[in-house]
Amino acid sequence: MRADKRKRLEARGWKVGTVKEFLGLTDEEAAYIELRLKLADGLRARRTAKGISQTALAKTLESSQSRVAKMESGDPSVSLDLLVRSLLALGTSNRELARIISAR
Amino acid sequence: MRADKRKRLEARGWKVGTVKEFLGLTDEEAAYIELRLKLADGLRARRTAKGISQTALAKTLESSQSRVAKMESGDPSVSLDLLVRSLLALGTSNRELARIISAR
DNA sequence: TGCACCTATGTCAGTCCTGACATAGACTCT
DNA sequence: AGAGTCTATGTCAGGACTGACATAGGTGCA
Repeated sequence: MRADKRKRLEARGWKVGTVKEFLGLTDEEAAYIELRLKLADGLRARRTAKGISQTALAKTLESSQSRVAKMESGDPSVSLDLLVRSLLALGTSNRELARIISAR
Repeated sequence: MRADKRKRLEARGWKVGTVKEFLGLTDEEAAYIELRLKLADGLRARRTAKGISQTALAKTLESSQSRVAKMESGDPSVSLDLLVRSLLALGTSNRELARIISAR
């Protein structure tokens, strides 16, 4: 298990704002990780709200179920690029995207 | 010159909202490209506002001047990941990031 | 129980992105 | 003119990400 994955797992479950001090992260790193987690959570929320499975979403994304699962779990092996493109593919507007990002 | 680069160049100069019909883009593709351009413009705006050169920014990013130039020009060879991380490195808050994304 | 569906996690070859480097044009001084 | 600074653009080896696949655990239902 890689270090950044451990960080991710540890980061989950901690309130936003306390992650940074607990782990040895710079401000940007912390902000970046928190951003990823927000997008990951937003993706799952949108998918389940639409009532479709990871497999179905993967099909429209021309990706695979396993990658969707990794996306939603905040796995460090998925890029912000893919997260955002997935959200857009689910019909997320810029305004909604902004809301996800600036959420507490 | 590659196709997506041509698209980018053509996209620049066109008002948001008219890009899609002109080129043969799906809704998500158009939204994705527009998002990239917003971030690229936001990055340049923030850097110049701080009065630092591309070279100086590259140093804090542990990247290179050429990559910063590509970032700001919206070159398709740079990822959304790098764009966002650069903005964060410039001290952009989530709220400001959201504003950049949802800007018209 | 057996079956179907959903999700999580690991692995891997191929593709994409990265920093570094080279080079060129524009601008400002002296 | 020449030197220094800033930016744009092309190239490339190496590292990061990708889709695909395998596999396992969970849940619901006949």
